[in-house]
Amino acid sequence: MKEEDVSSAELTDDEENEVLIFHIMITEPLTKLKRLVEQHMGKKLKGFEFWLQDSQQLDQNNSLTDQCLSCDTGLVQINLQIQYQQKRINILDVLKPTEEEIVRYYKNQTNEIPNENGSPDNKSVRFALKSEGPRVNDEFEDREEINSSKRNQKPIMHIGSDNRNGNNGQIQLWQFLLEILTDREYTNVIEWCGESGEFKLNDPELCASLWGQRKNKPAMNYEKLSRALRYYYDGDMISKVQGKRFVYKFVCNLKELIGYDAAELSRLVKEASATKSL
DNA sequence: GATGGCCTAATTAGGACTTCCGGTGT
DNA sequence: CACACCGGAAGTCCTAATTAGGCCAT
Repeated sequence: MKEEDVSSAELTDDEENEVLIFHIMITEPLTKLKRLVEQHMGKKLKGFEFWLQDSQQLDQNNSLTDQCLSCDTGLVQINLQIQYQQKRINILDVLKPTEEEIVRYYKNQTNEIPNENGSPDNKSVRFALKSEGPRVNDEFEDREEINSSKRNQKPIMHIGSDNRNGNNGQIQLWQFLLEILTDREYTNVIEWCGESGEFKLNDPELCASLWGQRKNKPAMNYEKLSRALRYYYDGDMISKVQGKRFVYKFVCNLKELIGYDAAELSRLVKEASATKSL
């Protein structure tokens, strides 16, 4: 089929609003993703730029790991929308695909036709998105989906703003902690201790300050943050590690919640830090 | 005028903290 | 004594759900 250049005038509303789903290796440059999109549409997307959740322009010559993710390996599912007016390919979510999809991906490797039969409202969680400094008052805002044991998709990150998790829709403390725990930029603030879910606040006041910035609570301090953590003791999310100062532990099933257990997360952060320091 | 459908604003309920504080343990 | 830690109590902030009121068509 002959490919043609695309402009907004040629497209329907359905095409404008459609969420497209593609699979690529996370380390591949975005030019590959663009090629897949063009193949899918049968049209050239001349002059279109990649954007991350309408907030950050991405360089198509680089990969997602180069620009916004701190996970470094594997196949990912990318949900995106084409914004014809703005000439953008807007990445909505980056998810870990199911085993089934991974198998299908490798089967399809030869012809590079993307599989796009997923649902646009896949549940997901952001926890490994890196950006310039703390994500405070940023475009992503504070809504995250975590409580999703029924979910069969395992997320690498989530950057959407339409999630609801059954509570008040705001980011929760444990989510925030998990987020900075998986960001190698914050190992001076908080880091994993071993692989059993234990983590230590290396700089409790700074950690509290970041939390306060995220929640727009400038008076936040460790005393208050620790009170919030103590509320988790009644549940099955976080507990205190007795006798160790500033050390707490995720006692929940992280694998079920976000697709990775503490050991995997700890390892990923270590690997990412090692890669960075090379 | 009565009724029903639709839309929007106001109110209510509940979760997750936030703030404060008195107390305990090391 | 200083500091981390604990947990009660009251308040705040946010969203979802519910309710009330206005408008319009039949």
